[in-house]
Amino acid sequence: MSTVVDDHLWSAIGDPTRRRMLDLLLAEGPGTATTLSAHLPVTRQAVTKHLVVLDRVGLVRSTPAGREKRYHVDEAQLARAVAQLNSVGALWNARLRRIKSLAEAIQQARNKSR
Amino acid sequence: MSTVVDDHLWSAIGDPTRRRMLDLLLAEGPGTATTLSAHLPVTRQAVTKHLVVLDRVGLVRSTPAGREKRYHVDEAQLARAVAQLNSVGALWNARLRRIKSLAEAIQQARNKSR
DNA sequence: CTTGATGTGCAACCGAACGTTGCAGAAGGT
DNA sequence: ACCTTCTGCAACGTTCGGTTGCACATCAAG
Repeated sequence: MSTVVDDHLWSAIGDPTRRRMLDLLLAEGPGTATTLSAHLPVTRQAVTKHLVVLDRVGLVRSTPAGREKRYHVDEAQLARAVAQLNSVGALWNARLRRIKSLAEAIQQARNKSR
Repeated sequence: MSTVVDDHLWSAIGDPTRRRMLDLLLAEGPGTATTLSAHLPVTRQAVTKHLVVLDRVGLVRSTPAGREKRYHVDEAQLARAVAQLNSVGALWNARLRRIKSLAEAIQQARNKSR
C-alpha cells in the first residue's frame, strides 16, 4: 500500500512562494503576475515563472483579459493536492502510532520480567 | 490569520527522495546512507546529502554504531511536520468550501431573477 | 494620433539545490 | 596483513528560484 503521490503536484506546493501565491489567489480571488507580486517579497518575473509551474501541474489556469493575464485556482486540482497532503499525513501518523505502541509493548515486557 | 508554517520543515519533506527516505526509515526501522540508497534510485552520496538536510531540520537523528552511522526518524518532529500538512490542508479546504458556497449563492440569486 | 503609463514576455546572469563520479580513509572479517 | 565494506570529501554538471534589463503590447489622455 505505498503512498500514491504525484511528485510534480507535491513539489509544486513544496515551494513557499508558490504556496503563498495559492493562498493569495484563494483569499483575494483571481489575479495577475503583477498584482500577486505586489503582495510577495519577489519580483513579477519570479512570480511569472512560478505561475508557469503551477499551470503546468494544473493547480492554476489563466484567462487573457485585455492586456493582462488573469490567473485563478483550479479548485478540483487543489482539492486533489489537499487529498495527497492528508493521505501522506495519515500514513505517517499511522506509522508513528504503530512505533509508539511497539515501544510500549516492549516496556510492558520489561516490567513483567523485572 | 496567515498559516504558521516552518518553511524549512516543509521544504525538507517537499523533496520526493527525502519523503521516500522517511517512509523507508519508518517502515524498516533505522538505517544508514548505504542501506537507504539500496532502496532508492539515487547514489549513496545523494542520500548522505539528504540526510544532512533532514538532520538540520530535526526530522532525523544519527547514532554512530561501529563503522557505520545509523539514522532514525525523530518522531516528535515528524509529528509536527504532519500537523503542518494537516493545518495547510484544512485551511485550503475551508477556502475551497467558502468559494463553492459563494458560487451556489450566486446560482440561487440567478434562479430567483429568472 | 501621439504620448505616456502600465502590463506582459524574453534573455542573460547568479547562487543554491540535487545529482553524479572519483578517490581517500577508517573499521570489520578472514 | 589483506581484502572487503562503509564513510567522507571534492569536483563537476544541471535544474531551480531569483534578479536585472530591455523590447513589445495595450489602455487612457492630451
